[in-house]
Amino acid sequence: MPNATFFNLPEAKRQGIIDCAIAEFAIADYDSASISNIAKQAKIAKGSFYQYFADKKDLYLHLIDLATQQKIAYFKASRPPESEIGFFAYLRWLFRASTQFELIYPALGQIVHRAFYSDLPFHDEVLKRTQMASSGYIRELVKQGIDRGDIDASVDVELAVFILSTLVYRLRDFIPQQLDLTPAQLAQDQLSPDNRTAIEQIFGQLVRVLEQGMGRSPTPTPPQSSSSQTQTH
Amino acid sequence: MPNATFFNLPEAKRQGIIDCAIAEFAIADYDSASISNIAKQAKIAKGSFYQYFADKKDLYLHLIDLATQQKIAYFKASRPPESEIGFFAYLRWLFRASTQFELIYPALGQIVHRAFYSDLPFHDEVLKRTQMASSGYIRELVKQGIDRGDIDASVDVELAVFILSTLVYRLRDFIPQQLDLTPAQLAQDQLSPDNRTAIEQIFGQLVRVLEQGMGRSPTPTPPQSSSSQTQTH
DNA sequence: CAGTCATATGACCGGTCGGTCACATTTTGG
DNA sequence: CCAAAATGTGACCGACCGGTCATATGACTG
Repeated sequence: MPNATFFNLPEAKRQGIIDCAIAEFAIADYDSASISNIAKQAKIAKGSFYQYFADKKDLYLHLIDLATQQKIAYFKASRPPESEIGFFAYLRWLFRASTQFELIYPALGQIVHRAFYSDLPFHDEVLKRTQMASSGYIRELVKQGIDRGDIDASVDVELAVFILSTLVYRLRDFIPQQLDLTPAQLAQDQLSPDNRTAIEQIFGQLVRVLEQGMGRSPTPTPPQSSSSQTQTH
Repeated sequence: MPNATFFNLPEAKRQGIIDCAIAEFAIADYDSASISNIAKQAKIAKGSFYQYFADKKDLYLHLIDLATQQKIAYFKASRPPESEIGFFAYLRWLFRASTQFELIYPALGQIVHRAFYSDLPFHDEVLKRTQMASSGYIRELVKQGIDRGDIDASVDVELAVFILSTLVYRLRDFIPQQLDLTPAQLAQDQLSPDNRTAIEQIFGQLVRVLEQGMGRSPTPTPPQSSSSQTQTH
């Protein structure tokens, strides 16, 4: 955790440092990110930086905390629908909110992504701080969905969590690619109505595929799909 | 491309250098990976390294090439089923072969992954060398699947490619997690029969979800799913 | 044997890194 | 108003980086 001195800093200065740090860790992984560069960009002396933060790791973990806090806050502010609306409608909201967050705060998304999928010396420590917030959240949703009968009970919870959390996260890459925009453009510009509807169509199709794939099927038991007979190599 | 000198090296020495390089680029991103360390691990002088490779980028692009070649070779050697078998059965083979590759050569997988999802100075150059081999391959499969009527024609090709290539890749993380093994253990040990069947069940469930979700549905048109009505925020 | 040429080597270069510290400056409060 | 405490600063440290190069070593040719 940053020093008390840091939190007593004028709001603008403190936020400036954090912004520069976020930008740096978004474009470089933990080892490559440069404290010297952060200090230069934030227009503070390097010595000052080390009066706020014990070391590089201290700053990094603080950024991870900030990112998860910010994501949770954003989700709460996005007015999640009542869970009575049903699992897949809720899921659609989740896709939308998550994508919006990733587009508004692409750097935070990038940092969290890197925290998950690259090998830090203290990888475990980071996972503890972020795990609950993402896949744990989706896991609860899935369990509810099964209890309510929205999701077919034969679907393994962990598999469903895997599919959903993977897709939720990867929309961040897919949507800019489909809209022929760089993520940066998408983040800055206001979305044109055309793009908005295009994005909604993606959400719609994705939810439809998932609902057909995992939803409680009207026909009671199609026990074995035509192609899932075990085939060893 | 490495120098001719490099290719004239004794097989063992050349492969040793490549192995060390792969290990290094697997645990560190492009900037952090250290040529000095590769030379040290491979027990050659740094000067020798620079007689084989023009620079760091030269080595890196060579590794990318090797990785894609190796993956293609592995797939061909895995005896792909006839495409007449149907899209989803083929998909199951693809899941299996891809997961096996990732578990046998985790470092190569890691390097390619990083090439895709982190920001190199020459990101475009890398994508050109790998694009065809992964999502391009899946895209062709999807198109065939639609033509044959295995996949519902209302499913957007790019969305299907997105879903499939994302899941194919992420199985690499999901399966070790489900089996409570580290990827390293999974890569080294022979799989127990229990684990084998567990993995096959994962493939089976995954294919089933996808087949129900994207497959040509027996009912002609369920035009609007219960939850996909557009809901703006 | 000598001479030539490809290859191997590690000291060395300029630069950047994370982190420190003696000192300058500002803020505090009695 | 001044001393003491808090905060700001950038030169400096040892380590390591990618890359170079003069030189050493060995292998081929005549």
